[in-house]
Amino acid sequence: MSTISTENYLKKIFNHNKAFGEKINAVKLAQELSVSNAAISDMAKKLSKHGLISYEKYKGIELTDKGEQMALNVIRRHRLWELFLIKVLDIPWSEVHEQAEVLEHHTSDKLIDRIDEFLGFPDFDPHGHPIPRKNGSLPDAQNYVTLAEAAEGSSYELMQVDDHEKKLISYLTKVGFVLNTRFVVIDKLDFDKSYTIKFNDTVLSVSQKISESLYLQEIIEAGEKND
Amino acid sequence: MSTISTENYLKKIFNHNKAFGEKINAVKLAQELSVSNAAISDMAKKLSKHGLISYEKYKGIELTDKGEQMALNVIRRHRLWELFLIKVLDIPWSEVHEQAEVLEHHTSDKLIDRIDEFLGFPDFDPHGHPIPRKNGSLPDAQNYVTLAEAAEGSSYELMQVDDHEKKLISYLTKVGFVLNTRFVVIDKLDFDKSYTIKFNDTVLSVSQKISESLYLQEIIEAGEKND
DNA sequence: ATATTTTTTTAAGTATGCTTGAATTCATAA
DNA sequence: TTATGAATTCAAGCATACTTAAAAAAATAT
Ligand SMILES: [Mn+2]
Ligand SMILES: [Mn+2]
Ligand SMILES: [Mn+2]
Ligand SMILES: [Mn+2]
Repeated sequence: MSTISTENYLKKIFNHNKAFGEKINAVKLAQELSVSNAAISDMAKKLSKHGLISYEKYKGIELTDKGEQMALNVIRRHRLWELFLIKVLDIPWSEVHEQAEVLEHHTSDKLIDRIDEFLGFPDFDPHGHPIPRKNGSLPDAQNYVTLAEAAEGSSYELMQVDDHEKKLISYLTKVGFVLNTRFVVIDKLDFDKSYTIKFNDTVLSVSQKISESLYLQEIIEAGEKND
Repeated sequence: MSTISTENYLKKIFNHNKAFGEKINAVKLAQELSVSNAAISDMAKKLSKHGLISYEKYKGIELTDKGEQMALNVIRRHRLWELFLIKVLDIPWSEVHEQAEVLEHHTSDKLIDRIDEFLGFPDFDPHGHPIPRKNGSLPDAQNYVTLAEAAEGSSYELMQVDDHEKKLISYLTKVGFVLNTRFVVIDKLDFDKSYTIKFNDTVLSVSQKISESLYLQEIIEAGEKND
């Protein structure tokens, strides 16, 4: 009971729960996976039978412990591949996600552990997401804020970007706004809720839409009070 | 029309033709792929329809140019992965084949070309097999002899080993008889057709069965006549 | 030439994972 | 409380890739 499809279902269920703190609705899951509601109905039955999810209809779908372990394993393979592809093979930042989306389903434990070791047991992937460890634990990710919530005049570091936004990541690469870049919020335009930020010698205008996909950590200068 | 199954069919058809210089018989193909004759019948129809093979019944199956290009591509991916896994990730010699058997079907052109470049556009895989180039051409492999055909007293270099013989390769690794090892044939025992060979400081007895899986190139010492 | 054996194909069935459209079940708003 | 709409499931069908058993076709042996 570990096929490409089931692995993708488990991953989506897990990620939704992680992002929103609640079980995912069957209709939502169908939309997210681009399949029909009937397909969800079918698959939910299979996953339940195998003890991977618990599903109360009209309530939502949740992973069991067993299902969560499987999901974490897929995510581990995904994120380790992403990091390996960009670090070792120099695959562009914007492309690693879609390559990993395939490889995550075709990698033995032995191979992924070698990749993990080769990379020095990293904690974060190229988009700033935590990489589940072999034992299933997750490095803690801070509570980031999005640029849309940032304060004028403050300094931030870019900590995380949505990995599935290929076009956005191409753009960020092009303008040099990569992960771990430190910048200052120069201006927040009320008119269109866009931001003007400055990093290195670049001044960049960031639309509201983009600002919602950039996850930041505020940089507290030495000597400044935090609170 | 490029699924895991079809890729495996094409590969087998190609390899048989390469090894024996003749089209493969449908029954033989069934045995090689561990499927029923009925499955071959089905698949042969599909592959023919897509112009990948030409099949005259009771005569045998042959790749078309298009089919051969596809086969070469799969083999390219397979052999590049093998080399990458052993060189970069230090996966044991005896295990790279089975890992590559999976990855060969899940690797984009972009990724395999990066791997090729990373390895410096190599000509041979870890078992001494030629790696098809991006353009479909094959580096020439010499006409090797097997140890079973070797002459007492002569010197040879181990040039190629059957990649699917996992146990054999484990054994060769254990005793240190790896690819490109140079050795002398000390003795050939008529009794069981076994060989005694010497390389570095090791004297090894090689059974007849093993001797047939080791492909060699004779080493002509400087000053010796060839013929 | 005929019989036997081998090769090949057909037919029906299984499993996964989808689809669409029609039923059904449930939640909720009037 | 009942009507409406949303969520869910059922039924039938499709595609891939297999299986076994039986039938058919061709090759080979006598
Ligand atoms: Mn990703
Ligand atoms: Mn996936
Ligand atoms: Mn191989
Ligand atoms: Mn394969």
